[in-house]
Amino acid sequence: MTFSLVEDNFCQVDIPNMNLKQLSKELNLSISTVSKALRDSHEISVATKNIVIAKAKELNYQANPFASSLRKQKSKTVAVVIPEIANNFFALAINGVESIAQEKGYHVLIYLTHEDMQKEVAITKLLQNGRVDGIMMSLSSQTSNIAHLEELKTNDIPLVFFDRVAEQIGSPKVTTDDYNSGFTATEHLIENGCKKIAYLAISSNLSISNKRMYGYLDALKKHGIKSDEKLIIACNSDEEENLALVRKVLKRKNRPDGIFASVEKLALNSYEICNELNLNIPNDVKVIGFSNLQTASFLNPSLTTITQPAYDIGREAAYILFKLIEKKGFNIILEKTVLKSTLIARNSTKK
Amino acid sequence: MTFSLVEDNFCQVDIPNMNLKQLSKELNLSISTVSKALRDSHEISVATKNIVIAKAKELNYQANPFASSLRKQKSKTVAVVIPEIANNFFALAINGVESIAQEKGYHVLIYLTHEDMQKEVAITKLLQNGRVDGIMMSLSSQTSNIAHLEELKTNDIPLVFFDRVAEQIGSPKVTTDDYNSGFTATEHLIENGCKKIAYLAISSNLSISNKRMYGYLDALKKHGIKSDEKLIIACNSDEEENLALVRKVLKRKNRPDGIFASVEKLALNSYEICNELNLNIPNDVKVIGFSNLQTASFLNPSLTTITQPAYDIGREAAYILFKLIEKKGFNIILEKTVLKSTLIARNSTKK
DNA sequence: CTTTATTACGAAAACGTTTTAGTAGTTTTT
DNA sequence: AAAAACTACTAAAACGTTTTCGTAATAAAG
Repeated sequence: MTFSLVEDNFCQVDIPNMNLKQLSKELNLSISTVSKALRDSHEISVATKNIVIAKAKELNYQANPFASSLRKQKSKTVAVVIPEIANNFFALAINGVESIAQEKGYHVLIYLTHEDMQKEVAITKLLQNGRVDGIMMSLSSQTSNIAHLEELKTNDIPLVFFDRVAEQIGSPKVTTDDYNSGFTATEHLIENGCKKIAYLAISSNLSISNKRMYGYLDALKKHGIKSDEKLIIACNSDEEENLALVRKVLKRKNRPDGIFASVEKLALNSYEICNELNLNIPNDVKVIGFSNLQTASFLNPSLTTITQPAYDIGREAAYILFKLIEKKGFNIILEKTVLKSTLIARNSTKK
Repeated sequence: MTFSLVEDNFCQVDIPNMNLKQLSKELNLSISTVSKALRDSHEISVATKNIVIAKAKELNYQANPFASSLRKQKSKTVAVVIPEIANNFFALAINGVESIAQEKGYHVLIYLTHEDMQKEVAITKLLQNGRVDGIMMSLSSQTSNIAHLEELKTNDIPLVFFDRVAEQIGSPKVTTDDYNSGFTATEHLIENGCKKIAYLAISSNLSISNKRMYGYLDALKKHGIKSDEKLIIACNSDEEENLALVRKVLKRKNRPDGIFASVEKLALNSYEICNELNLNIPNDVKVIGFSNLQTASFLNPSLTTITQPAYDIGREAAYILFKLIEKKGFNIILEKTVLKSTLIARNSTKK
């Protein structure tokens, strides 16, 4: 033939990716031998292994992840499903997850629900097809129905909840001591002179919001303060609505002298409205909030926070998930892991 | 047979995942017909398509992503490689990326370099094997050598830089108008009375840091202020060291009356040291900084910022990356996209 | 009424691994 | 010295798709 009926390497643009077939050809060994050598199988002699490994490095061979995943039925990938990411708590949690994942050689997919249950459902459906070996999840505040989560369980997909957990689902959960934190936060306000404390709740669907509220209520009771339904403000994920709610409560003639914000955003909303209404924090109203703001101490006034160990929560959730993935099938871990938050008193609650 | 010599569905624990083979058996159709029907091929009659689609939905069939990816040589996945995530800028950028990815049905992998060039190199090596269809990247401040990035180009992996770009690599870049912003920020300080302005640089490796600095230098020149090498502080990624550097410069007898922080963290470091040294912002020293803090206006004093359109940067980078992925091969886009940052004047620079 | 297109489907190859099931040849056991 | 057990390798099946190619049956064209 005159036209050199090319093997394959005719195309200049697409450099043919190195694969086992090519590599084994170079080495005059079978594909299976090369594969086993690279996976350090005992069936292969040390001498051969070394030759194979050297050649693989030389030719920059990397196993095709999809072929591997397809054959092994493992993806070496986990998903983190969270409501939002522009939020210090979740960003830090991801940091924690990533630290463990990197250590274990896993890849991390991120999915955002934007507090929308429909998106959460769609995402969980997406993750049923084996794309990930496991899921870490923090619920959307809109999630009222948990059928989609039960489906994950049914399909035997390792699942760990963190912070915003689904109590009804029998999966490991990593949270903080929300009841205690709610109690402590409220008591802190009381001790600093508050008599009428408003609780800014984030969603009645979320157990963390409820637990924090129960802590709040019990602290009131302990100190002989009657709880007032009008001081429990059901906020949601709409910024404007929340601002309106806070504005409304702070405009009452009988306005609260303390605010306990169940999440960071609501604490900041309170600051904004106090500013707007010319209310002085902490003289007119004291504010405490759950928060992972790095800037809490630079705020005007510095914000008293309940700070969650977000990084550790992420690490712990990842740690448990990997245990679950590796021991899949039996030994189902149903532990609840509870980490402690810390109250950091600053000027926003000063007497 | 009495014992119903089971097909396969004997195992109770592992529900055999629905796949094309099973689905086609249920339908009495061939695998290829079913596959084509689901991909809406013109080779299949509408009637058959409908039957197949209905059955697929009924049996909750989802294509195995690894088999698909292996066959199609596409992963429907992109990677975002960034220095850190507990940072409003990057968190917002991811938000932008995710919005486009979700729209396009892509999955988003996150990798953190923690400002460590070695990790960045390791990650880029990892991504050479086809796991992702493309990469969005913001360089680590330690990245002095770009061989690993050139390797990505050589291997023809679609790559888009954002914010912290590698000027030397011929890939699309999405940035803000850093020179102008540096100029404007500096001029703002000058107009508010500053004569000795310190520039807190983040890394001489990063073009954004340098461009911001050139803007700073030219603004000084325009206003007849001699630049002073001692006022250009080379910070890095070590928090303690940075604090020490800022402390040192603010303790000089001839201390600056203005600080221009090239990144958010350095602005906060300045606040911290001013606090420590009992220096009043803005009376003793004015501070301006690049920042995406939601709390900038609640700080004490509120912080004048150069705010980057982080969300849009993420969206734009993703948009370009997907264009690149879809038109791979020819039509190589080499555009530089420059979005505008905005200066938001607050109290930290008040005259 | 043949010939050619078109329609609607199926068989089989391919994607690149991993793993099971051999198999020569050597070593150990009885 | 024969049987058993290793050792070090290979062939081939499997993972679940997508796609190329082939082919009956029908429709259109000559």
